Amino acid sequence: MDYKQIVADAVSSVVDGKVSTNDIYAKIEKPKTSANGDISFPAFILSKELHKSPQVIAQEIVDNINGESFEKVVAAGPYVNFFLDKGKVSHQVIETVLTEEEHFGDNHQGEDRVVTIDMSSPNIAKPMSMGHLRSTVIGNSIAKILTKNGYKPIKDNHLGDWGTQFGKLITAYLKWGSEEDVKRDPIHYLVQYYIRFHKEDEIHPEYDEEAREWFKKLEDGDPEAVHLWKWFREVSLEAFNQTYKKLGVEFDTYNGESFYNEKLQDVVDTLKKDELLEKSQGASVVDLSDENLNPALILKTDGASLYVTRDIATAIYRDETYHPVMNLYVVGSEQTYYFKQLKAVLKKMGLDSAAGLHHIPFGLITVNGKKLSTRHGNIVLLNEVLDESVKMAKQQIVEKNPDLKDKDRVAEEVGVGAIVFGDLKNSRIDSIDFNLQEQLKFEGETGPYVQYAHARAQSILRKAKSDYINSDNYALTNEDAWEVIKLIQAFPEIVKRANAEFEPSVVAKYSLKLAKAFNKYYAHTKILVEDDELNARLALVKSVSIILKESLRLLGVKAPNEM
RNA sequence: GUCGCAGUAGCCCAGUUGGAUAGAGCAACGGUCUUCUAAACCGUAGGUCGAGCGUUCGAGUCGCUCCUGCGACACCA
Repeated sequence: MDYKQIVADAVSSVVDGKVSTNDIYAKIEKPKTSANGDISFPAFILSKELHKSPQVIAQEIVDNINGESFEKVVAAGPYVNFFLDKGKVSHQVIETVLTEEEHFGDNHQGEDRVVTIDMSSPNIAKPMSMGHLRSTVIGNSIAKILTKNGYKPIKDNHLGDWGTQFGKLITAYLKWGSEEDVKRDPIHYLVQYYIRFHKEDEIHPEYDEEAREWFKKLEDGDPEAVHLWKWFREVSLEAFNQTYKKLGVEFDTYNGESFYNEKLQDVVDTLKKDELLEKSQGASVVDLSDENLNPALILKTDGASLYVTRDIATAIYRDETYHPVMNLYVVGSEQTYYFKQLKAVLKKMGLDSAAGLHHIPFGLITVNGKKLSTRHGNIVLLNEVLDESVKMAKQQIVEKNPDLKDKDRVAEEVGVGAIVFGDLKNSRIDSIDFNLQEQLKFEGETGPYVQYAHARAQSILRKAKSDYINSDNYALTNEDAWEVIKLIQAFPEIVKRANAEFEPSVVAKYSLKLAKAFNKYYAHTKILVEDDELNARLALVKSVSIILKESLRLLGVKAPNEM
């Protein structure tokens, strides 16, 4: 039921067609405070057309309106404020949610079209840091939001499993490595070797030469090089998968850079054939001056390929394999310019994916204002943060709910939920100066706050004796309940907006608002009282619980029934 | 230097396509658990929305100029 449309029609009939219903509809807004009604119409825009002051017009609308759909309609200066019929609307909203359950808010805008999402993309032999968390959880949430909007997302973990760093790693391993150590704690030791390499090559520049040779061997299929590379890749993936399991994230494909390696020559050939490639300072570039961009470097002076080449191969492969309507890259904002170049090159090549390419940037994570760097050992390990948070959650559970069964599972859901929610709560583009203490807070605007509201709702439902599903009247008029109802009613719009903006924070912010409104209602109204409205109250609690759980699901956060 | 992003309460952030007195959370102070989980609720205090012009009936929101911070600017990804 579109109440804005009802208002637009009502206003339109009063102004006698001098302003179109669509124009009126577009101007209708939601007042910031409920004191000003549920929907309001600013009469300013009619002022010119009708040659009257907005105050007079507002009063005329009130005098002539057909107010049967509303509790009341009042003029407040230049505004006309509409108060909806709370009982009628609450009944209708709750009934819809209880019927559709977790599918409330689903839409078919995507028409089953495929969207590829390039996300997470950790580098082999390097630990996942908080930076990878962002790409992973943002991509994961966007995938869920896309699905709710009728799209078919394909989550592709574009692993960093190729490149000159493997020459360095092999060199370092052969110099200082130990097989047992790597088997015991692969990432930890591989990183140690990598860091040591970068320390020592400052004194021993010849190490760089060795590394180059090993990478060359790897490219040429030398058995020892390939064996080590495969091994590093395998143990790294195992370690990554443990983290992904904790986060509850799964991928459709793991086509890393090595996967596209053999397709690079085709890319270069195609570029040559299309006469897009030109020499510049010894390197091969695609000129993009007509797009007002710097040239894209395709091949280095020594003829070696670069990441653009691989990304072009990736785009071609995805076009051919999935025919996606959109091609998303969840990658840090520092690469914005690069993605403009990539898009421009794809466009010149006439590839389908050019139009649908969207870079989904997110802000940089720093520690004490400094950029993270594996090389310099300046990293915040994702696993450690998650473990710490789970530990903290466990502690709180032991304190606050000692009788809870399944403490460890719930601690996992709450602890991980806090970190994931904390990352998704703010606009993607905001940069974050990481602070562990800040991340481990479970009070106020946090994931656990929303989870807690859901758990309390569940708790009430467990204790309820009556069978509210049989109720045919969900009318509520209580003010606190009304705020909750209005938020529930807004959920489908939230789902659409989050999708249009590729912005999980829209859902996170919404879930906080709903949880807050519900907590307020819960604090002031006793639900389990035997009276005429009991069924309606329980139905509302059930609806809230459904929407909170669904909101958290869209963010990739679990909603335990008890905590 | 050029381009991009950002600047809202002590801190961290909301603020839909311009609309009514700029809102939360944290931190501070005070109150609420024999009653549906106090990870909660209620209250107090806290602001020249970076600065200045402009467009408009109306600007945190749009335009221009400037200031500050971060990022990017070909042989890393």
